[in-house]
Amino acid sequence: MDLKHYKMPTCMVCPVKYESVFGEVDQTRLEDINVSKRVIPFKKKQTIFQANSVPNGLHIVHMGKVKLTKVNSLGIEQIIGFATKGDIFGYDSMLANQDYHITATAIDDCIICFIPKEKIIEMIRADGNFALKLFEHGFNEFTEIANNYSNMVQKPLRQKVALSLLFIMDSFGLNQEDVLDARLSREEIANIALSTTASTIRTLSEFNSEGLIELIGKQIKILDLPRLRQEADKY
Amino acid sequence: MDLKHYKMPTCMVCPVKYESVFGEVDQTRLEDINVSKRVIPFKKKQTIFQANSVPNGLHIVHMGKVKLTKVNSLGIEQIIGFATKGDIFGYDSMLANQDYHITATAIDDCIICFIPKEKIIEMIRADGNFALKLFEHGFNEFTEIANNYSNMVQKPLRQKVALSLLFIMDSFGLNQEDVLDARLSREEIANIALSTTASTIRTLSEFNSEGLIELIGKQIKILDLPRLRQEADKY
DNA sequence: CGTGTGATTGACGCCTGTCAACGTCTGTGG
DNA sequence: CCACAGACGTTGACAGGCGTCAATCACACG
Repeated sequence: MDLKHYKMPTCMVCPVKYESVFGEVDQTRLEDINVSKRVIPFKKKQTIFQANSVPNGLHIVHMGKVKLTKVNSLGIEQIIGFATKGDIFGYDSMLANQDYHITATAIDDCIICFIPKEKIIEMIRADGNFALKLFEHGFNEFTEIANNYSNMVQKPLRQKVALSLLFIMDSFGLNQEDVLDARLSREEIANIALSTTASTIRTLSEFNSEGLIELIGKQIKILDLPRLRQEADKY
Repeated sequence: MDLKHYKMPTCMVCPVKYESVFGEVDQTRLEDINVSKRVIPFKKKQTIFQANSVPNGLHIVHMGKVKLTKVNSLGIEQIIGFATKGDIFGYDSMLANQDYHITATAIDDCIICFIPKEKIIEMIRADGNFALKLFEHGFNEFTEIANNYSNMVQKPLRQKVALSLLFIMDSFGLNQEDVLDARLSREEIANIALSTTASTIRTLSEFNSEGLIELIGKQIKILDLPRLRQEADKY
């Protein structure tokens, strides 16, 4: 992906908006957003925003992948979600008038669109449908995150790792060879499973020798999806 | 608390609204709400709504205490929060157009006010300030729950139990004798700590013999708050 | 080719979940 | 008002899952 020569469309014709909460915004307002928005490229591993900093706008992924993490009070990093094309993130803290409680980091090279807070608030006030759409989106995401935590806690590691693999698959999909289309480190997988690197690797090795997955270097190939799902649902 | 002889005020003069998100709603609309709302009493231990049922309105605690629980896929109950006077609950699923993902249960005898979904949506459309207040409230709560999960996970039991005691204290306060003003069972405390009853009791006994708390029957008296906080923050 | 980062595996020990036995309280019915 | 049953609280014994640490291996990069 050559960001240098990528031609950024205006909001009015941007196809990404149809994958987001901005799909039904009318043209006049889109022109408005187009003027006030900023387009920001981020390199792989760059921080987009940091927990405890002050939010002053909403982020949308135009291109690339973003990881959203929390650091608990022990300093352990937990991955609570990913954002890909069309996903908005970070707006919950903004609308709660709080500092960010998560950190957003680019996984790939990314193009992020940024809409300032005042513009969003103006839209919520002016457009009830937009407000309702934002509620729906926000609270859906909330439910997902809460369910994830709820399910990860108090479960044996095998199950947590299996769930993590399914989560990665849902977020990024598989490529042609059934390989998880994400270059995540083992540590990052452990951060999804809310476990440690060593234990997670051990479990992946087990899955490998049991024929559920195949480890090809850092790549993970899904061999037996039904059994993997079964492992995730166990008990 | 004698619910039979309690005289329910109209919304227009109800003092509880100032402790909720409805404090700044104007009189005309209050009269409107007053007509469409329902006032529902619940007895101790009664279910207010059940996970996986369909939300068709917003609940407000007028009087009493409510516990909000999730049951994970292992069937383990987790307490994710409490609602007391003026707290609204269950609206997130309603606005996400999803089924409830939590169950709400009366801890005490309660009086719950119920405002139908259409009325809330009408208000969000009509009143941008109300919408923004609801966003702020909802996402604040979201952050709290996410932080709670995040902090409970991957921590030693002593810390989780200490955090749970502080959480109960924040939710219900202490009475004159520094005793936690909530009649929660040991099992319920374990459900907050995301642990088991037996292990939680063991830890409470430790705290007891170490002089952090005093166990008086089911009552828990806080003896040394600073050390309890320290225990919760440890490492 | 050397250095550093990440992946893997082994060894070890402890925390905590599980199960069971027993004590305590509460509320109900006779 | 008492007796009993059932729910809840408490404690002990035990096992094993998983976190921790460290050594080694694989690989990328200058």
